[in-house]
Amino acid sequence: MTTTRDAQALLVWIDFLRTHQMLTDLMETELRSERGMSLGWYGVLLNLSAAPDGRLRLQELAARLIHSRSGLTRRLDSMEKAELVRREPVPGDGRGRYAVITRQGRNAFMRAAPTVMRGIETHFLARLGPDGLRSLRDALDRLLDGNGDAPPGKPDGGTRIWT
Amino acid sequence: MTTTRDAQALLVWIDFLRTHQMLTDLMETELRSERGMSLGWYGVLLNLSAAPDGRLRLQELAARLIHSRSGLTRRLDSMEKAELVRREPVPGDGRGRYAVITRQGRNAFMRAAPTVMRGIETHFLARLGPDGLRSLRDALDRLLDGNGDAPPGKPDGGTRIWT
DNA sequence: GGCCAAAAGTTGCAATTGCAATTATTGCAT
DNA sequence: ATGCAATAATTGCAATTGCAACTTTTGGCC
Repeated sequence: MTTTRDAQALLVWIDFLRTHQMLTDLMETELRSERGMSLGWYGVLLNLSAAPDGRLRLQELAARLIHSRSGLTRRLDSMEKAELVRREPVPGDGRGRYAVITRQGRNAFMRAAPTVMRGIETHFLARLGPDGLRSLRDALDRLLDGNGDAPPGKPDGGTRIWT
Repeated sequence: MTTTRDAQALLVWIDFLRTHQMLTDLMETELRSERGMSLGWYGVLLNLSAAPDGRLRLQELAARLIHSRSGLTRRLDSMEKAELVRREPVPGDGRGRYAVITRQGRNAFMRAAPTVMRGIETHFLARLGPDGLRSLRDALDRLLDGNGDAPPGKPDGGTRIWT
């Protein structure tokens, strides 16, 4: 049985999907045209540059991103070819590898960051306004609450931070 | 220069991405495991079943979905093979085609709808609560406002309604 | 009537993605 | 010390996606 509130929730859900699509399209297009970089690459650089020593185990990195491990492997392949990242063995553990951001990677990140931040300002912050930002944070907190991690039964859990 | 509000906005933006990922993963997984249907197919069936006479020009349908035209063509190919949809010529216009939902398509939709609605209830509505739903609607309205359609310069504009 | 730009769909192609299987390594239990 | 399950990362493969090019049809314009 479909109550009025259910119907409302469906509409909001659809708006949620539309909004996400609109915003990510905008940001991706801008970043790609201005800096020739995808949001995916940006996410890797963001996480690595914030990590101590600019390095993260692949597993840790994957946990912060929204990708499966296989996806990360291939993304790092191309980023390594572009010399934004390099892989290094982990001293104590022969299985693991570090992804390390290179100097060029940091430069690329610093050049890209203003574009992304400007996008967030214009498309996100400016439209929301202080009240909207509060509203959104409130709602997202509720949604993430109690499920901050991946749903059970999914391949790899973790705290996802970027596309 | 990065202000405090900018930094906050970045965090909220990241939460927004994470939330979207978490919710769509949940819904997709549930729908697929319980009904063997993707959210993409569901979107097509939802739109067609709501349309007068259960039919929509491909262009109209594409405009309501979040896909490019080519994506829709191939999705309809597979749905047509599953006999959930069929294509028909448009009387007055030899270029156009209708996508028409079949009886089996309506049945599949009716079976799938409860799963989707339950997902929206449990993962979305229940967590948000009345206040959270209000907050979210408020925020999304602000974000969509003034950009209800596709960004300029993108391939196909339109009112997107589903993945 | 004939021409040509625009519109509707489809298809070729390349890139991205995820799942499952594979390889290499580790650490525990015997 | 040996065997074996668990962990880390990669690779094979198939599905999905978007862009650009292409085909067909339309409709205006001369």
